Amino acid sequence: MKRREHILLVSLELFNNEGESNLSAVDIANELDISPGNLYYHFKGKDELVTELYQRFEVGVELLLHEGLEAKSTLEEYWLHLYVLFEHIYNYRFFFRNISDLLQKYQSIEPRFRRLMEQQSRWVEQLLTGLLEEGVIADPNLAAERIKHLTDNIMLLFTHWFQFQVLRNRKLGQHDFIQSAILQIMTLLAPYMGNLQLQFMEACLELYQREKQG
Amino acid sequence: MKRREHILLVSLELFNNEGESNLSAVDIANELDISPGNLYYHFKGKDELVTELYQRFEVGVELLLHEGLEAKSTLEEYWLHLYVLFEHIYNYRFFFRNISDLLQKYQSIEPRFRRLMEQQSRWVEQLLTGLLEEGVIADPNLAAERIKHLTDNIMLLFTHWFQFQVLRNRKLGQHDFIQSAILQIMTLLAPYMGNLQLQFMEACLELYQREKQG
DNA sequence: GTCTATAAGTAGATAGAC
DNA sequence: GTCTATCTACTTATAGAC
Repeated sequence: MKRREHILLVSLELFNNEGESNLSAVDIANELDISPGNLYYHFKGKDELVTELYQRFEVGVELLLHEGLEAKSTLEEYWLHLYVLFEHIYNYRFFFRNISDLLQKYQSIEPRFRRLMEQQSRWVEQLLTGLLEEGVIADPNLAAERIKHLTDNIMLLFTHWFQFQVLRNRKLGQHDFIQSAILQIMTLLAPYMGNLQLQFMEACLELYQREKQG
Repeated sequence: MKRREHILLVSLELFNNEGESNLSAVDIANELDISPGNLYYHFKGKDELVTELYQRFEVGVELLLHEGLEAKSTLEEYWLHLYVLFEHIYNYRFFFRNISDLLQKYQSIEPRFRRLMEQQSRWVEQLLTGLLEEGVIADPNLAAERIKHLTDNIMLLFTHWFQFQVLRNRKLGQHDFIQSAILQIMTLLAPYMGNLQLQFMEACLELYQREKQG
């Protein structure tokens, strides 16, 4: 059972660094210093490996979303959940490198991922509505339609911001990646906020930075 | 010479509909009702095919960008160029389905694409600065920093909005795709605009819609 | 220009010995 | 549990006939 776990961890590392599609089962076995046959003993193939890694990603995300929905979190908690979501995305970033191809290749993941996105989307919409109701965001023009578009944009950041940064040759570590993503969301929302609220958000950012450094 | 052109057009169609990575040289030859050997006579391989298609995309985009920069276009023209850019992106959408993998596979394209993105990025920044100077956008808080982030977000829409729509199972035709993209940009900029300017933008949208329908 | 035939390379998968 | 050996399937690429 320990070997199985080891294979998973090393695979995740390899996938994240080199891309899932660039690695064959043999490559993974070589890196692990075991034979391909042995790898196939533990996992029926790359299929089972990727699916299990996705499982872990999904569980982590759903935990966060449910926490948010059920426990009636404060907005601060909601907001800090954003950080953890991007942390999560970074840790499983191989998955977001070429999502379309990956979902096509591993079709059992596709419906699950779509469901996850829908959940996430509703979560974001609640976050925005919450910010609006609490007066953190205060703008009469923020109609339901506008909120939908903002939600889409934030979802786009979830699913493709990492790819975009790679595309622009910005090789960011976890921390810088998360920070850039949150900054991007703040840019989206900034115009709807007063100066006090903006300062609150920026304080959150700094807080998170210090927490991670210390 | 006519067959060569025919191959290019059919390949573009196939790539757009099924994804470049899902098609082998044999598949393309079959669709064309010619032999693989014949295909290899005209193009050294998928490599040469894809590169030549990219070339066409690049030429089209650069034409637009240069028009904008040199001819000192009015802001209206600038804005309408956005439509045409997304039109272009849609016509070569296979390219944006999994950009990272594609650029890794066809390495001669990578530096060219990056250069193109830089140009486009500067172009967008000029558009935003222009809107600011002309008073279409009127907000004292729009510092240089904020403009950079907005530019990034718009670039993200250029490179990944199509992928995102596919991911969310929204199968849009060219027209609906362009409209959704422009709406997304408008949502970004709306809070910085007065009601009059917003109406102008929406008028642009309707105009474009009618033009394309009629 | 176009075809057939075939080589060469690679990924995925399994059987059977240890 | 782990290994070696091997097989299938697929794609790219080329040589040589028509």
